[in-house]
Amino acid sequence: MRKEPLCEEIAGEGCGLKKVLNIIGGKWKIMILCVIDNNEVARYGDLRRSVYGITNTMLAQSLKDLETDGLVCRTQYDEMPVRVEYTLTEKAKSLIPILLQLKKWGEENL
Amino acid sequence: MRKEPLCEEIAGEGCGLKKVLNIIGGKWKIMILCVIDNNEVARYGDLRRSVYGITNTMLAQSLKDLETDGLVCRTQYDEMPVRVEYTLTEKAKSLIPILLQLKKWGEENL
DNA sequence: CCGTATCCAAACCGATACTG
DNA sequence: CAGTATCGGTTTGGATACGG
Repeated sequence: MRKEPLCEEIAGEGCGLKKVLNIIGGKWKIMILCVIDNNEVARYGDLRRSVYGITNTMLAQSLKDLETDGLVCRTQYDEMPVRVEYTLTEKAKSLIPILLQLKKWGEENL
Repeated sequence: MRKEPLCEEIAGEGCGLKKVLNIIGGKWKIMILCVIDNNEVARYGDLRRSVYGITNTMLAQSLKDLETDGLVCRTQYDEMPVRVEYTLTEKAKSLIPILLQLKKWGEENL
């Protein structure tokens, strides 16, 4: 009985672990997930104010990435002025418990 | 009863989750941890050969970071020529199960 | 209100050569 | 064998202004 290897391919990008790190890494992604998770739903402006220091460039780009990766859902209401809401997908919600464990580990060990 | 927040401080660097991502992020860190974990102990040259594409610069720097962060232990034997062995610390070993969950999530969802 | 466009700075990463 | 030094490229992030 062998141990389960952390990564099968040392080469890299195919590893599930590497993939996760790629989509939640970077400077702002987890903060954004965090704010949406705490509030259930967040508008662009909410995120802009809540994620301290973020610029339009990075917020827009990060949200687009997260949407592409299936972690957040964007809903646009064509009112005047327009309103856009962001929520977590089920996929993202299933990731949260693991992130909480990681967070706990970080608090205890770093 | 409130939900546990993913991050307490939106500002950032104090969050346990952010800290973990900072120390295992980057291009090579998890590969290195992976190789050491799979082999129990690894020499510099083993890592050099196993982590496909890594250069001396990055390997040496990554190992130094990991040692500073308390994830790997460096042992030097002053033979001729010198031999250096890297192992995971207990701290790092306690992180592995969480990383495996993350990896599993990545494989199922990405 | 919710973004995009452009341009610039900094961080990160890599190739090559060299050392104890 | 196990690294360090230097330099240059690439990628990432930020400031500011503007557009639907």
